[in-house]
Amino acid sequence: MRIEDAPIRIIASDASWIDPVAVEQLRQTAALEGIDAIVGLPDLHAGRGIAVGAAFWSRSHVHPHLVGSDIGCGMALWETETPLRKFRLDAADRKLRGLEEPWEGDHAACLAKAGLPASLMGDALGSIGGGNHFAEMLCIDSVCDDEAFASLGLDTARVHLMIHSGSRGLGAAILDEQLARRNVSPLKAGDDACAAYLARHDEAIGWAVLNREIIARRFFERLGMKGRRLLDICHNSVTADRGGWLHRKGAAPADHGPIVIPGSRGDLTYLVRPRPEHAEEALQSLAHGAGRKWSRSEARDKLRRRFTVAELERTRLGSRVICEDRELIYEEAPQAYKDIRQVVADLDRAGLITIVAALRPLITYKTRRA
DNA sequence: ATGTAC
Repeated sequence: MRIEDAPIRIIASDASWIDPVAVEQLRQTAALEGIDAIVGLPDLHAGRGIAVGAAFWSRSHVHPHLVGSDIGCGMALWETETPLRKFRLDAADRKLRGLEEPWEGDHAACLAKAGLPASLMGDALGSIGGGNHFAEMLCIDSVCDDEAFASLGLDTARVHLMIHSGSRGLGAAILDEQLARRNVSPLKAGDDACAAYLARHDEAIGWAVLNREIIARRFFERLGMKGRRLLDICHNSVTADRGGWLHRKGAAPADHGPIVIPGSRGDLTYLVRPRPEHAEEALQSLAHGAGRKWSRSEARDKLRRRFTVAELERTRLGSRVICEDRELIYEEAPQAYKDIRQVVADLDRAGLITIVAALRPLITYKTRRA
């Protein structure tokens, strides 16, 4: 008996370029045991074996490697009390440093308060990490839905803070344990081994949420600011869904209230409200960002010839990028990413979102460490 | 992605 592969739906208009490598990766995962439905979002791009920007639903199994190593990675947004007219870019640039270095605070107390075991201690709590992670100050560029904006209690004059970070070494260790024990073979829902993984997974989620909270606190301390958290969403996770298990690999949830869909570091970020009507067709998932257009090595090769580091430290929107790692600033340049407008337009056209507002970057912090 | 493997 041949068991049919899971159906794959890709939500993207003809105007959106989707890497055939990423589509082939989805086909490979469609043939895995117990995978029943797959959705690719418009930011779909090739990953290391598993496509990023996708959701995988199974009625019977949990696949830790579909979640990946950065369990709990996500985006959080704060509204600060600071009006844009009082925000000084040069001063912020001078004061922001050290967010990639270990946090000197009371890790054990923070973990306990978050209901997490002290055994999850590690130097990384409160630090941004590498890759595409960042902390960014933004202002409101435009409001697209006045009613939705007002209902969130937002103020167009205020500066906002967005954090993209995850569970650092913790999530990686949890996936490594699984791979060492049973390679990529799936866990059968209900088995003790599955419950054990899910318990570890949930701890990594909690750790990642706490990590973003502490990074924001450190950021605010540096700048003498205060803020309230508006949202925190994970785009790498596996959760119980419609009697089965929903794996999100670089996919934002459509069932956790408003979300942010960030562009590249030189582009707008969109605050959107998920629409429930067609959410199930997209496995309750949305794009988590612009998505890569070029691989890291392609970006380095192409952009080193065209731009100096100094040029990439200023963006076309007038914002600044603090990234003293000169390899990373090329890898993460806006040119290496797809057009966020197209990604958001595709979700809008599919009836999956209402665009609430666009946010414009002021300063993006990645690392001071060369 | 990563208290990274080469």
